[in-house]
This record gives sequence, structure tokens and C-alpha cells, in this order.
Amino acid sequence: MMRQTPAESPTFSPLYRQIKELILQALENGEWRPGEAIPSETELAQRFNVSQGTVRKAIDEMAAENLLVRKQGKGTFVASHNDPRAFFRFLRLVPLSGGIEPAKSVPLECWRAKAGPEAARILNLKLGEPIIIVRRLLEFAEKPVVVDEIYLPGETFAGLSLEVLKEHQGSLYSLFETRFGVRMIRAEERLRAVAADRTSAELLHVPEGSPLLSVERVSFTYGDRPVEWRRGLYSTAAHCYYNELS
Amino acid sequence: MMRQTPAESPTFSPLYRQIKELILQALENGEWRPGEAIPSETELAQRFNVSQGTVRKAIDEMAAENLLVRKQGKGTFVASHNDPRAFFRFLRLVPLSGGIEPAKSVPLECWRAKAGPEAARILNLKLGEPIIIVRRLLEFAEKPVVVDEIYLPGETFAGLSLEVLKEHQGSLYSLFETRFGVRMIRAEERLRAVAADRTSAELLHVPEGSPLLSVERVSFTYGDRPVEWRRGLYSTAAHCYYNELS
DNA sequence: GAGTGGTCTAGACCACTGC
DNA sequence: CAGTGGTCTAGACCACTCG
Repeated sequence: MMRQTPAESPTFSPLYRQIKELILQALENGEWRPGEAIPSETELAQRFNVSQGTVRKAIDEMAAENLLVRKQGKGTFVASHNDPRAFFRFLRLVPLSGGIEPAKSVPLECWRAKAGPEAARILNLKLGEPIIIVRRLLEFAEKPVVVDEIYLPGETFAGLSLEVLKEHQGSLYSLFETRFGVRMIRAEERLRAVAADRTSAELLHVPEGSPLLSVERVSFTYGDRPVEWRRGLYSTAAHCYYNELS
Repeated sequence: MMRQTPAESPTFSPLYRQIKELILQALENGEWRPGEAIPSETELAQRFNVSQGTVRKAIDEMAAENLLVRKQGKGTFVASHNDPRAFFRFLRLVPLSGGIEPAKSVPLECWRAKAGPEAARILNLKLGEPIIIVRRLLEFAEKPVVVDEIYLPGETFAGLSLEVLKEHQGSLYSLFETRFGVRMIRAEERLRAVAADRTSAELLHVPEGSPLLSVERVSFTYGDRPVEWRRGLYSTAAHCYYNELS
């Protein structure tokens, strides 16, 4: 195990961060799959030749970032979008009336295209590289609430089709994770208010021109690599976007 | 210093959380004011009769919650809304074009009223208790972008007036903090898309009926006491609401 | 140089899980 | 019961700030 070169080192970083980086690499390399347990703290301490407390601090940070999940008495696990508790992590929509409703994803279309300038820039692709576009509806209690258009890099998601989407139970990200080995780590969202265009209005059962919440999202996987660009139109007649500031 | 009653205790909580609670109480009691330094970790350890590491863990959590701010080599400070770095903590609005613009708050009106059923419920007041209502405009680069209507408990903010609002430089929360001793700790926001009514449209220089982002916020101070209810209408023509999910 | 927070260690013990 | 994460301690040393 490398030690930190004391003092003068220009790239100084504390030991526990180096450990964190090593664990992160192991995660990226797929050494442990989502949902699996990683080795115990004492094991990792031996492996990296540091004390258990140092490993602990590394894991602490990664747990705070939702990369790992600790379970007392059982072990530490790689976070997974298959975990039902993670379902609402990236979906901030709640009913105005309070309570929780089950969401249902209804895929509408899925086709291939070439990356235009905007998609290329956002997804970090070259102009003209293949992309996949998905249109889908999100329903709460049988009523359409969100219409999404999702842009994905074609290479990473080769084999994605409307059939695959329709077969899958659970969230889109759990599909991406189990079928394509792509784990979404974090996302940026930009919200605006827009007027409903004709087709969105029909899909969401609202009058054309009525105000909708436009949510643009870019999602990132390990190494801050962008792997999804999504634009959703939310009908906020019976639901709202909920956010906690602290 | 109390110790934790081992095992059987029904109200078990680790020592560092008890310390955290004690520090929190000291904060609420105003033992140290916002911006001031709290005693050093070793001092607090002596005062509470625990090890420095235990105090450290308590402070770690409070720093993560933005209640305290650590500064290596200097000390640990009570977080303050006067701190310019805290300015954008509760304002998620960013220009579409990127970059950062200075925001300017323009108070329009300030009047007294009695709490209706909704305000009473949200602010945890009795029906008919005095409240203060503020209307104000938020401008970016001299252009109006947000119109806010803000409901405050009259008792807590006695003495608030349009003149006071106009005199103050800086954010509203910094005014609340320095003048009324109320520190906002966290907030909940609910976003929807709505159509601009007549008066809002005029204030924001947009056509009547055009889509606006409605942001309802409830802010809390120590002890999760609600002390502000706010409804803002955001023009998202040149700005958007930015949110990070992780 | 003195004082602060930040890191790292080693060891003891507690709390929870599952066999 | 053994194995896991969770807490607590005590002490050493590093990094940063300021007078």
C-alpha cells in the first residue's frame, strides 16, 4: 500500500481517500456486482495494509454518496437500483394529496438515430455517432403524468429495443444496471415551465398550451461519464416536484 | 456527562449523538451567535467529559447538515446566512446561458393580516393569529425573474416593515438572522407549472397566461419549527431551477 | 511557536445478524 | 456462537493559520 508522501507532495491526498479511490476502481471494474456484499472492513484493511478505521472512513464517504450501503451485522453492499428503497431516489414526483402511489412505466417508442450537435455535446459523443431514443409514459394510478424522451449512447446500450423495455419490470435504471451493466450514480436536473405542445397534451390528457413542468436531466455513471440525457414533461395537475433544501 | 445506559435502554442513542444534542441546544440558546467560533474540540471534550474523537464525530454530523462550518487551523464556526457562500444555498435559480449573475431583491409590499386556515396549518399557528405578508421581486441583471409572496408569523417578526426590508442589503435570510434572530436551517419546496395571472405577468414582463414555475417553500428553524411559507412564481424564459440528484 | 482542525492507529467493547 | 458494522478512547503526528 502506498503511503502519502509527506508534506511537499503536490498531489497530496489523505490515506483514506486513496483507499476510497481503490475501492471505487474495484467497483468500476465490476469486482463486486450491485447488490453484492463487499469484503468486511477488517479484510479490506489487511488487503490495503491500513488500519480498520481508515477503511471505515473511506466507506463512510462512499455510503454518504449512495455508492455503498451499510447494514449492521450483515456487511457493506454495493448500492443497486434494484433495491426498492432506491426507487424514488431519482424521481422527485409526489402526489399533491400526500401519500405514495406506485409508478408504472409505459414504453411507447424506441428508435435509432445519429447524434446531433446537442446530443453529442451532452453525451460526450462524436457528431453522428449512434444514439438510441426512447419515448415513454409514466403513470400514477393508471393516469399519465410524465412523458419522457430519453437519449442514450447507442454503443453502451446496444440491444435495447421496445420489446426489452416492455418485458422489464421495475425502474429504467434497474434495467440499465442489470442488462447493460451501467449504474447511474448521480444526475443534474434543470427545470422550467413550458406550454404543452399538441402531442404531449394528448398523451397527458391535458389541453394544448397548458403549463407543464419541463425537466431536463443528464445522468452520470462512474467517472462522471454522462450516459443519459432525458427530457420529461410533467403534468402538475395532481402531482408536484418535491425537493428538500438543506 | 451522562453515559449511555447500556443495552436495555429503550431510548438508546450513541454518546456522540447526545453530545450533538447538547451542542444543538447551546446553539438554540444562542450561546454562540452565527458567524462566531464555537469552542475548540478539546475544550468541548473536557466540558462534556468525553474524548476529542467523540466531539469530533458530533461536529462532523452538524457540519454535514450545514449547521457548523469547519475551518482548518482557525476553528469551527456557527453557520450564517451572512456568509456570502451560503447565498445560493436556498436559491436554485441559474441562468440558462451558464455563468452566475448577482441577484437583487426588490420589496414591493408588506402588510399585516390574520392567519387563515392554510397559513395557520403550515406555520403551526392558531387561526387568526397575526401574520406578516411580504411581496417582493427578485431581479437578475436588472430584469425581474421571480415574484414572491412570503408569509411569516407576526410574533416572531414583529417590527418587520417595508422600510426595514428596503434598508437591508443581502439576502432575506440574512436579515431574518441578524435582525430577528431566526436562522433558517432547512426548507421543503414543491414545484409546479402554472399559467401567469394578470398581476404576476405584469410584474415579470411576460404575457398573461404564459407558463411560470410555481415554487412553494416552507422553511424551518431549530427544532423543525416552521417559520416561513413562501410562494414564488419564476419566469423560466432565461433561467432555470437547477437541482443535483445523488 | 502555539493553537486549531485533520489524519491515522490500535485496541476495547457494544449492537445486530444469522447459523 | 462467530462475524459483521458501530462506538469510544487515547495518543501520535500532520496541515493550516496567525501573531
